[in-house]
Amino acid sequence: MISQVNRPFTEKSAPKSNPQTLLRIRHTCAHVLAMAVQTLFPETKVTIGPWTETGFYYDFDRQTPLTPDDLTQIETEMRRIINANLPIIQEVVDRSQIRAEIEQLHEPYKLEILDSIPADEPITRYFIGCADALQGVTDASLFHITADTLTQKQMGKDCWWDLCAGPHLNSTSDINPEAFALESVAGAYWRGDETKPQLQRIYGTAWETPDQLQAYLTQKEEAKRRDHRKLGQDLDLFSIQEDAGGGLVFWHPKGARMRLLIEDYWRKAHLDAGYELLYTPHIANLDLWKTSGHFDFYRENMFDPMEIEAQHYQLKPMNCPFHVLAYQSHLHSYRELPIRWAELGTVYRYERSGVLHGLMRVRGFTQDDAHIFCLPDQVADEILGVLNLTETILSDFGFTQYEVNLSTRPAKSVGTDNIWQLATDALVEALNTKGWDYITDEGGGAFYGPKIDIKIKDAIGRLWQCSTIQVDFNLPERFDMEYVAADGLRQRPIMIHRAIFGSLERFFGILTEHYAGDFPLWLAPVQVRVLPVSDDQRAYATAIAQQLKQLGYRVEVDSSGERLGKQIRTAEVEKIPVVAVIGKREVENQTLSIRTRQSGELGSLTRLELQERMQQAIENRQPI
RNA sequence: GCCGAUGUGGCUCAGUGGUAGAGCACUCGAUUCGUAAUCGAGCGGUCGCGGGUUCAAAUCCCGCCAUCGGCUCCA
Repeated sequence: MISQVNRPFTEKSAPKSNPQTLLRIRHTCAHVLAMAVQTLFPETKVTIGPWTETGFYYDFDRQTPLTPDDLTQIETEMRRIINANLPIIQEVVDRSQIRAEIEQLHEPYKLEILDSIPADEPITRYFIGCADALQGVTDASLFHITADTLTQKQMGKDCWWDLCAGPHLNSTSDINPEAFALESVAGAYWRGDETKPQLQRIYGTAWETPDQLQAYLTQKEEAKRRDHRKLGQDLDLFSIQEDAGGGLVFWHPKGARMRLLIEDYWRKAHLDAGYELLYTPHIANLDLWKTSGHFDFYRENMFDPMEIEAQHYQLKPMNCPFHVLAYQSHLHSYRELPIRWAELGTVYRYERSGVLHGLMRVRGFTQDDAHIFCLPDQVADEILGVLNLTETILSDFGFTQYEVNLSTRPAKSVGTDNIWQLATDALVEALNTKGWDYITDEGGGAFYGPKIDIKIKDAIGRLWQCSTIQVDFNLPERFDMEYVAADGLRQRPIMIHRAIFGSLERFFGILTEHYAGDFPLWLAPVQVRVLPVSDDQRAYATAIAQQLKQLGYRVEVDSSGERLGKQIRTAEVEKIPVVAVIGKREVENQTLSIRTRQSGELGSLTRLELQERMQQAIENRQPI
């Protein structure tokens, strides 16, 4: 039961500055944002405004939606508040007193937050401004945001406060007005709960210095430049067609060629690692999904069943029940175990329209799924085998840094204490043998067993979850799976689900972003483009291309008849790794003038010399 | 699904009530050229889809679809 996980986990931005300072800057920015919004739009209710990995956000409740134009206005007001150098003062307050004050302000969300603070925790609020007025005044209620105080503010008497645990900066002017920016406005549910009111969230980013802000914005630009949706279109790799429906992927010839290379590599790696390959149907009788439990537990992600000859059929959201059925086609001896069955299995899952995202989150995708059926004392070895295979495969695709998570038994789960212990120990043992550090997510496992998840780090430091290894105590039980043990008694095998790429679509998207479309030679859909300088060299160019093709290289001849400069530009724009220029000189000398995308001009090479260099790059899975 | 934005030729975008535009791509012609864009001409869009308002809709209104930024979900 391998599920697809979306979204890169952006690495904790590790600024060179003091994280404490940064945290205060961001938190105070959130307050300044809220203050600015309530100054400009007094009817707005405040909710929460935490810091994030790159900045901060604040959720507001108001009738009319905020527009991008409002953001500009809000940002201007924030700069004014910052430049006003308003002091930020913490006050420890009495619960009942602050309660009364919040009620007076008609801030229902703040009241809810107050009531959720444990009784033994101190309650603090932070004032922004109000300094003059605070002096010598004991009754802070003077400074509530009421119609009166708003008038005061318009007269320059800046004063605002928020219930908050802090910490904050000492003054608004400690925020560098050139080191923050508002980024976007979006909907967000109160307390992340769909049934609760939808609020409007303003996202911002904030740093210590303008340079850091610039670095962040540059990184954001870089991510945009690498966006697989954009590259997928520009390089003509794939498309998602409105006429066909969202989340359904069309692999174009170049993308399909790459997928073929990936699949061929994958099949060989699996056969070499002792797996057998399976093909199973895309639909099956609904009863199968009732037996597996998916119809009860996974229904909201499944397409509706279809009726054929009074039978209900279900488009498969997972491959596992099929592999179980294949296992059950005959009785197995303990001597056969472990059985390792892999399949590039295409599954269809209903995803809500709003969550679809390029190749990363789709409705139809192909998992590089496999199931291992084994004896209890084989689990650790099998997991280790999976870890080794995972490392081999991922590193061949250029991913060598991982974050590993071990998820243990959740409160609601099936299986005995004994078997959970055994499986969890086996996972830990495998990780230790492998020598991989890991983060334990206590209680984060699936209800049917513990798991290991592996996130890969891409070229710009983002983490993506791809691989997952899950022990399953549930399906063997539900399907009453058995093997015959040495003593002749029937026993239940342990089942392991695992995927290395996760989904081919998603992995392809990650790969595209990792390489920014500049794929290593072994994966490039077109490896070489031959460019004739003039029509006189066309025949020779075609002959060279033909020879290289016969040797298995992916080669094209530029037939545009354009000047060399234009042909080179076109090849560069298409990110073709190698261009072979053929002019009069090359025909005379029987050579090729080679220019590569990664290393520039290599000068004159014979065809054999080019082949050697390419072969080396392909074998090492490196750029040429 | 929810909130907001967007949808104009293959691509990037202009056009905000009055005869659909540009650049690139593509086709054709000229040029036969040496490492990131030769020149010229041409083809190509019932302006996402469906309804409505109006003498007149790419433009205003309603519904739907898709995409984008989020939320939520990711047995």
